[in-house]
Order: sequence, then structure tokens, then C-alpha cells
Amino acid sequence: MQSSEQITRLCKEKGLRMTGQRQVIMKVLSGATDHPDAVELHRRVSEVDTRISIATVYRTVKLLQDKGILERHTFGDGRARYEPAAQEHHDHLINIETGEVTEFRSDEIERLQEEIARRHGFTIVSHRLEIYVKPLDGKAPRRPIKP
Amino acid sequence: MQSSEQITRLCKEKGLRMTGQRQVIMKVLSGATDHPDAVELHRRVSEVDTRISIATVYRTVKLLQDKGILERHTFGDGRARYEPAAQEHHDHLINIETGEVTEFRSDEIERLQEEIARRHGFTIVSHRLEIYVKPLDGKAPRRPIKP
DNA sequence: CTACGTGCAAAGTTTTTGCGTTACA
DNA sequence: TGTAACGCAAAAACTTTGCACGTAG
Repeated sequence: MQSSEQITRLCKEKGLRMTGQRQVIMKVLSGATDHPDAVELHRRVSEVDTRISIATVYRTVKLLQDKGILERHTFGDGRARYEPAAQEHHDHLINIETGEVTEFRSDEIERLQEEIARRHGFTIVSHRLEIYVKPLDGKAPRRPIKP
Repeated sequence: MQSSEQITRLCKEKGLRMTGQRQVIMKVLSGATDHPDAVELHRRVSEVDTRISIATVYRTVKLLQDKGILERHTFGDGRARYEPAAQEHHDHLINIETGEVTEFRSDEIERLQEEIARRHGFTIVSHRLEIYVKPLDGKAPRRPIKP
């Protein structure tokens, strides 16, 4: 997660113009705790400024994705979902009963992936791991997790 | 990978009618070594029987996916790609320069995933790990894929 | 000032669906 | 023979793009 100030700085570094639309889109995305798709992102952005078109949302997320500022995911359903690129890579647990997405990181899995790629004669450009899950015990409250 | 006889048996077990279209679609898919999308699958299927529509291809792959006979993937580009569900789960290395997909399996990664899910209070329904890679030695790009 | 960015609407892609017809069980 | 499955085409869902206008730098 990044503050909108950090994103603004990132954009300037990349030589992008800091338009009002981009500021709103980035602020909404950096404030989101979930992974909205383009239509949902446009809906939230429209609450701030009604005049921002869905085309600009699509153009902006694609631009920011190319610049490495945003990450794009597709969790099962066809639609693309977005989140600010984290400093440290993480993966996703998706609760198939609620749609809730939990982020996690495993250095050991990261290491194993490097090893597998190298063994096949490749180097990793990026990767994604999605674990689709359901609660172990539907009735028991979930225990908080240590990172 | 499964033989078309096995798929036929699976369909009967699930109470599905074994139509000519389904036989052709399943035979083509079980004979494929890659991960074709719906349009490519329809193209191959049409070589066997010209009268099979793309709608039937979509309906069939969705049905077989729901029954657990096929697996659906979305490697970066928006389109869904299909392969017969393997007896043993595997993951994918995607060469972003050529689009070529290599299958692999790591029991250790599987085990770590179970552990992570359990620690978060979940049980795994399914998962997918995609590693986007490029060759250690440079090769000429053919059909690049966006990670 | 001027190139980059935007809104609008139209078009492109991929996938789904309504409806009348076909054919498996 | 009854109904799941089909073909066709239309539509839905998602995303991209051409063009004229706006605006950040």
C-alpha cells in the first residue's frame, strides 16, 4: 500500500502529468483495502468527481500497471482487479464463500519458485499465487493471524 | 491428461449425455499438449466437425469445469484457457516471450500452501501458481504475454 | 504554446443467453 | 418420447480506441 503522495512522486519520476483525474484515481486505489475491478473503481472515483470517464480509469490503470505502480489480478472471474504495487511482493488467499481476499507472504515459497525457474532454464519476471479457500469451521470465529 | 474414454466414463458418472459434440471437444482437449483458449479450441474442433458452434464449446467447457473434469486458467491476457484436470495437481511456468507454458509440481510448495491456509483458519479448495519467466539466454520473442 | 490527457461514443473482444430445433437415453 | 443439448444470432460484459477538445508543464 502506498500513500497518494508517494504515488504522485512516482508519477513525476516517470514523467507523467499529474492531472486531477489521476490524483483521484490513485487516491481511491491507495485508500482501498480490497481489490476493485475497473467498474467498481470508476464507481468510487465518480463519488469524488462525477466527470471522470470509465475510459480514463482503464487508461490510467493500464498506464500505472505498465509503470509498475499498480498490480493487476484476475481472481477466477474474467474481470481484472487492481491494487497499488506493494514494496514487498505478496500473494492472495481468496475465501470462495465471501469473496474476501487475504494477503500473505512466504519467503520459503518465493525461494522455491526461484529454484524451480532456474532449474527449467528461466529467470522469474513476476508470479502470482492464489489459494482459493473456505473456512475450516464455519461456526467458529476466526483467530487473528501473525504475519 | 486423460483419455477420451476416461472422460466419457466421467460424463456418464455425472449423468451427462454423451453427444457427438462433447466427444469431439473432449477428444481434442485430451489430446492437446498446450492450453488452448475457447476460440482456438473451437478452431481445432471444427476441423473434425464443422457444425460445432462456439456456443457449444463455451457451454461444454463451463460444464466440464463445474464438474471438475476441466481446469480453466487465465494467463495474464483476458482470455480463459483450458486443460483436462490432471490426477495430480500441477502449476505453470509461462514464458512471456513466447507464450509457451511449462507444467511443474513442487510437493514442498503444496505443503507450504496447506500450512499457510491452515494458519489463517482455512482449508484449501483449489489454488493456482503461475510463474512468468523469460529464458536465461535471450531468445527472439514470438507472441509476448503480459504478466 | 504544445504535447499529453480526457470525455464521449463507437467499436473490438470475449463470453453468455433466448429461442426454436435436434437427437440422446 | 421427453428433455438435455444444440445452432444461430443477438446481447451482455468487459476493454480499447478515434477524434475533437481541454489543460498541465
